[in-house]
Amino acid sequence: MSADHSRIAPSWRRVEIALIDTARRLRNAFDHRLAELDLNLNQASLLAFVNDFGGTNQTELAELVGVGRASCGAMIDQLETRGLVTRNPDPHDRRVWLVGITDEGSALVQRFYAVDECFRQEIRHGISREERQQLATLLERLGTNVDAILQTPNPQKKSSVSDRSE
Amino acid sequence: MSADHSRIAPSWRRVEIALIDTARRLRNAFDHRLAELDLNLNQASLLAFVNDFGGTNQTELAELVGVGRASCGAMIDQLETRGLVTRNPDPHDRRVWLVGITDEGSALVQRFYAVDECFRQEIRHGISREERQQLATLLERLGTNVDAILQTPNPQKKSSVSDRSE
DNA sequence: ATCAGACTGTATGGAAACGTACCGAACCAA
DNA sequence: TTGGTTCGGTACGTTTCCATACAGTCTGAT
Repeated sequence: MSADHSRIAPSWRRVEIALIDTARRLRNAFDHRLAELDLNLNQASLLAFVNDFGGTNQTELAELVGVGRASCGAMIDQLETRGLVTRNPDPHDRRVWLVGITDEGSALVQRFYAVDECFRQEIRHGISREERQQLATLLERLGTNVDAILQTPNPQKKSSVSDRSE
Repeated sequence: MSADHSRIAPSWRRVEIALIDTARRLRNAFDHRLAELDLNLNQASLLAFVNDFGGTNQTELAELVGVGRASCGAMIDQLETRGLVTRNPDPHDRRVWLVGITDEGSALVQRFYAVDECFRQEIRHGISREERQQLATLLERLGTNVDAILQTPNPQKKSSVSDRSE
């Protein structure tokens, strides 16, 4: 798979597409390795955040991991069922759950760190520290531009939402 | 959104995660713009491939776009329903459909190119040609490493076949 | 000619994530 | 207090994709 896409690709296939494609494969590889822990990348990220920051509410967690609130809630359901995190009521706000980590969850995070360390070493083979730094910088700039686009209302969508009875 | 993830992020949040995150937002932004054409990025890619290469079979198309054969078939179903592509029997092999583009599809691809051109200009704001070249190079190397990992049978999954013949 | 194996496209079930709508709680103003 | 607005979490339906299994077809060896 992914034989020589970039080679035979037509003119419109540029860096942006390569970025998306590489990221997809990167995520797949990550999940592949994480399967050993019965976690996917989002779950592992969530777990690590909770481990590092302790009592965090779900909305904040969702933003950190980069998923919607609903998805985040479902993820926490699963992790809670497995006994990796706990939902504790916030004494100051009865709406929110403060998500905390259990001993078992914390132990799993340690294993995750080990897998992550190993994974990154393999991924970074042949890529210097300076290059990674450049990559990070470029990604940040790209992200800024992307956010600018996403905040654009939308050029001109055809189907206008007719009646929003609100 | 995406306020300062990279700033408050714990130690394990590195370039690889930023790459995945940026790619997700990039894809969202792309889809956002493409909504004007009632297409998503995968559909547009597929359409452009068919437009540029003509009669292509579905398996090949799936690999080019980067999705599975089943998903690709479903995508083609939709595009065919909308009259953008056609399925023509291969005279040499009765199993395969040669997917071709219609006039309407071709016209839509032209509009896609216009949107894509505009999009790329915005995305590349503040990023030089050399930097894009660097980015492409780094992504290619990353991709190589990723492929190496994906071809690893799997470190040691619970259901270990315990067959490591390297 | 025939049979096993490989390949193409499709059907199907399930997973993951989204967006919307909703409920209860908090907050803020009068 | 009351009323309106905002916010946190959940429920629901939809979309997209994958993995698997399957039927039809091709290919090559016997």
